Amino acid sequence: MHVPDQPSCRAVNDVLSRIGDKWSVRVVMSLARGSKRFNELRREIDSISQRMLTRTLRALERDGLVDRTVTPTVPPRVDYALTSLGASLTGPVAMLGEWAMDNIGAIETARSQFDAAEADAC
Amino acid sequence: MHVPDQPSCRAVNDVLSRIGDKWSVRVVMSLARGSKRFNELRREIDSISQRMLTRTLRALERDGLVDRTVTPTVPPRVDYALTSLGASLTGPVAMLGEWAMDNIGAIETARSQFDAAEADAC
DNA sequence: CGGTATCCAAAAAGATACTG
DNA sequence: CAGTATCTTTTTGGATACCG
Repeated sequence: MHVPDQPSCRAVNDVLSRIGDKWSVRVVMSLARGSKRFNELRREIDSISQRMLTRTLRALERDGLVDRTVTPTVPPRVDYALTSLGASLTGPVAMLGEWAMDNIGAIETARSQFDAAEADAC
Repeated sequence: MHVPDQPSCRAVNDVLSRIGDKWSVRVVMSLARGSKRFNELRREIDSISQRMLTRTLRALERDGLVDRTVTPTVPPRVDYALTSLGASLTGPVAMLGEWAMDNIGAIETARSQFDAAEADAC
């Protein structure tokens, strides 16, 4: 694998600005396990507010990653599912997830050491 | 590849909170092409402020992704390089970069269509 | 049920000035 | 050169109330 150049850097940044927020990855990964209704997502993604779930879903929908289907019954039913584009994103994100799982320990150790060294200096 | 579970979701989120900010990926990718001095990075990462570069580098250093070497000459020389942990991150991030490059067009098309549909509704 | 609208607090980021 | 300190602006997220 070669090292990314400038334009791909901008693209990565664009993508990360989208999925790097507080909730998008949680939503995408939840939908990767199957399509869900609004309140199903809300229950599954612990502690997300209704407003943020709405906003996150709209943003993902706008970028063509999530598909929103309204069934105009009473009460209304709204289903969310990944598009094929959204599904294709789960691969790279899962890669990052594996890296995160493998290295979260090392990161936390580094943090402790850094903070300890900083505390010593004071 | 299996679909990530809940704990890995938290780890991904942790990592994304770190590298999903406005500048970290730019810095990591720049350093992936070789170690750099502070102002080299600043010139290469267009439009980053001195303050944000400092903060980003400190955060990356704290998490053990970047190594900071001070040579106490006059004027002082400070070199930044990826640690092996930081270097191992470039793999997954490059994956995401490839996905981003491949799909940024589709995303922008989706955005235009979404925005056009929204404008129609108003 | 699945939202919108409004308001508010906190965090992130930029501009600017100064320093060893 | 490589920062720190301070201030201001912008962005983000949460709480609450209301609606079709």
